[in-house]
Amino acid sequence: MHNENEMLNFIDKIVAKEVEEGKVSKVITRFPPEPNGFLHLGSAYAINISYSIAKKYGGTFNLRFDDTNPTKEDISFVESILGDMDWLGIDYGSEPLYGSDYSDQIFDYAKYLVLQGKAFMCDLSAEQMREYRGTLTEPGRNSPYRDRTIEENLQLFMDMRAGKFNEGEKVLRAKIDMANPNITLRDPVIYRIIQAHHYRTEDKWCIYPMYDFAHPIQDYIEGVTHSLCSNEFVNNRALYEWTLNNLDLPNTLPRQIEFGRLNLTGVVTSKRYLKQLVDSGVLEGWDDPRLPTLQGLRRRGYTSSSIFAFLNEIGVPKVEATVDVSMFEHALRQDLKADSRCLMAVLDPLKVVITNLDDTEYLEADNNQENAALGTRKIPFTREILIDREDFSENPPKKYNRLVPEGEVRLKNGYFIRCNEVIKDASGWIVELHCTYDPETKSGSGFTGRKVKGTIHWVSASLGLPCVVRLYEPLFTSKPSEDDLLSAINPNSLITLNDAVIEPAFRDFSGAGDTHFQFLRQGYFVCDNRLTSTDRPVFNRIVSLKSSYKR
RNA sequence: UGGGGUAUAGCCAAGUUGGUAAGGCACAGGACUUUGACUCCUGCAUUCUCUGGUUCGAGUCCAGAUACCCCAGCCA
Repeated sequence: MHNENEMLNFIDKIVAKEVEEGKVSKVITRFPPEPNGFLHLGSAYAINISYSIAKKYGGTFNLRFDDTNPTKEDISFVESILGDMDWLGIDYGSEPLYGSDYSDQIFDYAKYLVLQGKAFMCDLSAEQMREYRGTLTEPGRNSPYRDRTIEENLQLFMDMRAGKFNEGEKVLRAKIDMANPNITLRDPVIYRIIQAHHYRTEDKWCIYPMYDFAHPIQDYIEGVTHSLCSNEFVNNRALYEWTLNNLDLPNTLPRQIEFGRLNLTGVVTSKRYLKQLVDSGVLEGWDDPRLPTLQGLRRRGYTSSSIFAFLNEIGVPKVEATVDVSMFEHALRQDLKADSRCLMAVLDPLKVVITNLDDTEYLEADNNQENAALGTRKIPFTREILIDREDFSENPPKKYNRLVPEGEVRLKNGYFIRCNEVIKDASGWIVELHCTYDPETKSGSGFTGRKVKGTIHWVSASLGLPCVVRLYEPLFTSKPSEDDLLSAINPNSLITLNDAVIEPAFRDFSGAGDTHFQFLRQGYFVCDNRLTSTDRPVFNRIVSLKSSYKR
């Protein structure tokens, strides 16, 4: 592992230099989600970039809801986002901030622009404006309303603010340059009329600032020094700076720096796609464990610490990067292995009768071989036990280290057992195995008499707890496109095993608050807090264990 | 010849004022093993999108070319 000082990402380098040169004294960054959707992995990525910079330089990090469009935003999203921030463990000061709280100031700045002759009221319809805007290769044309007097513009703007016009009838535009090759600068709209109830300002306003105008002002008001956002805003930077530079602001201006988007192989994070998926009903909602929403990841059992470990490992790209999910899975295993208790659970049970055992014996087992602090537990060894069907084979392939007819394996934490008889039903289906155990070979006894090819996990048939285990695979079998999003869905993205059984010690750990476990030889699992009932736990597989076994 | 951004292994990603390609993931071998896990070894770019040039020496400098991404919402 590298240490942070060696792995300065490009943004860190810029900030380090500015701090060193004394250009900024206190670093302030921010995360400005629009409360119109749920946070997802990409959000965590953006949060981490700004948050870690602020933390590293002893600065502060603001959470600011960018709520300048009442038609899309809702209080339920701010609540959900607040919950996610909490889960991530992000310190954003005592209170979240709201862009809408600066409405008066933003309005005043717009008025200032009008007074300076740098903004004008335009009557062009949206469609006309598009025509006047030009194209990527052709310059635009000036609006016929561009030369209104300052007085007229001011009057009209006040009238607009007073609600004298209908939606779409008029807008306030910055007067910049219709021929600028950067379309963002072609007299952009900075205020428009929206007759809608705002969840915070309620009905105080009927006009709302556009992102490009509001954002730099919001940053400035908060004293943000580094406004970090994704690459899609590079073109907007020119307008961000134009706005700041034309407002005659006394204090240090914030600087916008863009970073590349994060993609994960097989994972879709765009809001539109996620909505389409959830609306289709093929998932269980926004917190479906297959979704990269923070709620989904949490339910899936992903820990926030593993998310940050992963995020810090991939760095900050300048261009869009597609990281292999295996890197994320690696971070997950690393994070989970040290403090998860390791239990035994059988997913696809095959009954085994230990013919020479009559009395139940309680065996002792480490909860985590590498972390003695996690203690030990007792495991009941009974006459009838359950093993996983795939741990027995009548026609074993080469290098099969499990149970075979007349073969011997060790029961983890128990004894060697030998398979003497395979019982089948009329159709040839294996119903149960008859085995004998060797008392000499007890776990921890130091028995060295003979070797066994492998060790398998097992659970008492009579004392094990029935449970449901949900296995997950990538949501998509192929890279989904916009129109065949649903057809690309992996039919095996969720496999539910209803006959699984887990050792009884689970109850004690669960009762003590444990949620994440390793199921020996199988992977890491989390107790699903939505589906688990008092009489039957439901587990989600977080991630499987690595395996060098090749079938 | 719209403008802008970016190019280092299968995937991320370091690479100081030019000095002879870090690290991680994945993968492949091997050691260890009462989890086919973990851990530990070993291997994995004669080459940095390409082509020229400058230089004793270029991933780093210069010139040209190519590829990919972003922008034409009164969304953010």
